[in-house]
Amino acid sequence: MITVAIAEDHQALIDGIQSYLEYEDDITIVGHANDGEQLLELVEKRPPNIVLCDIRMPKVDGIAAAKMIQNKFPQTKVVAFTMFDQEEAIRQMLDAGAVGYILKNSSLKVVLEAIRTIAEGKTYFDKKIHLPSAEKNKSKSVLSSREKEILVLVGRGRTSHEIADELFIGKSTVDTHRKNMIRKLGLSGAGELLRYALEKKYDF
Amino acid sequence: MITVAIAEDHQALIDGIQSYLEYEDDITIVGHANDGEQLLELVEKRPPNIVLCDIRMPKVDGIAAAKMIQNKFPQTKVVAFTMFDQEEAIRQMLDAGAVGYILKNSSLKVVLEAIRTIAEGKTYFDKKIHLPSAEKNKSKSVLSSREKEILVLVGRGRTSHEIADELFIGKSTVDTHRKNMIRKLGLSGAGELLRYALEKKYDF
DNA sequence: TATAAAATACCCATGAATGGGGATTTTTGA
DNA sequence: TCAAAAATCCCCATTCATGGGTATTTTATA
Repeated sequence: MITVAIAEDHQALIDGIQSYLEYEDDITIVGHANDGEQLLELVEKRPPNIVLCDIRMPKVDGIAAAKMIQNKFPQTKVVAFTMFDQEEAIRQMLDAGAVGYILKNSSLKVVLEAIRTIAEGKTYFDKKIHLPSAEKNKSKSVLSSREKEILVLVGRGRTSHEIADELFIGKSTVDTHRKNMIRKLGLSGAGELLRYALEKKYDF
Repeated sequence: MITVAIAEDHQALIDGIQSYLEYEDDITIVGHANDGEQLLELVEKRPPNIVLCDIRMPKVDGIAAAKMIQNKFPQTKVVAFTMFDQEEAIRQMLDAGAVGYILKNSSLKVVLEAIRTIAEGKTYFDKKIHLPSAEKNKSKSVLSSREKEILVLVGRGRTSHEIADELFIGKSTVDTHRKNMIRKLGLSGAGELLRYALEKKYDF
């Protein structure tokens, strides 16, 4: 018997999956969560064999949740179940410990197949995704972690002065980070960094 | 027999709904579409009693599709089935001719109930939504159509000068529109109009 | 027809971001 | 250990948006 938990903020989709898997003799849905926090509580209380996990969820996102599950419950396998097909999204979920990746625009037949494959100890990747190559798996983002940190604050509309105050650094340091990001990202012109920050959020 | 079509870009959700409704004797899913264009073709070929229709879809969005269906096939009832719970989204779908509105974070039981209620000639609204009041139904957006036009261009990163050239008006006219929008929207500070333009896209 | 809103346009000043350049210190990884 | 990257910080200049104000003409609607 394969026990499965589902983390997905759309209850309609959870109901649909449950309905679809209802008569599968080897699979039981043991719980579902509408946000990342609930998921962690659910897994803590009763670790399932497999977690089907969205990425964009309230409270704790799928990437963070997968990391925590991997750390505390290595026997529980996380499968990403998401609309995001970008390599970076895939990479981040894999880095977080996911052993599978399925797109929501695939049929539920794919979900069923994934569950069974992963229960055998294998990995499962939706044929529609482009798996990041192994070498690239080692590469880092073009932006440094400090830059990313500042980019988030830029996206929130903070001025350089406000960011400087918040991070206990000089305003000119913030401006330099901005300049470096603009150069690395090949942007140019007023507001383009802000636009990038906003459009790339969850765009991986 | 109630015939139902589903327009939803996530195939997994379509499969789930089909599975859920599979054994309902009075309901038949007669087709599904992964984008607004497909939906219109499907309805043209075989007008169902009810269309379950997402808002954010590729090619033709749910609002536009609902309008077209209402015009050509007034017997076919459109039900919004979406994550958007904002009044403006609801208003636009209602204006487009929808007779129902269901949130994806509700259970599929709600979908079933809605289908049956609407098939009887009534309307159905998810208890979780806040229905726009009738008076407000007449009111317009706080921004004028010209302002909205300029806001779209702001969101694309155009400078006031570029917008002026594009619309054959003076740069100072564009700046005045910017100023008026900022005032009307109660914004303040650098980049806030751009942030608004980007964050409000599909935020209704 | 009269009024209000919308569209058009301008002046001026300031703040913030961007874009050119420079530099030193600290951290990381081969 | 050493070299490169990252983090820190600065100077200067320009552009662009915002924010204060003004005004006239056109359009829409009661």
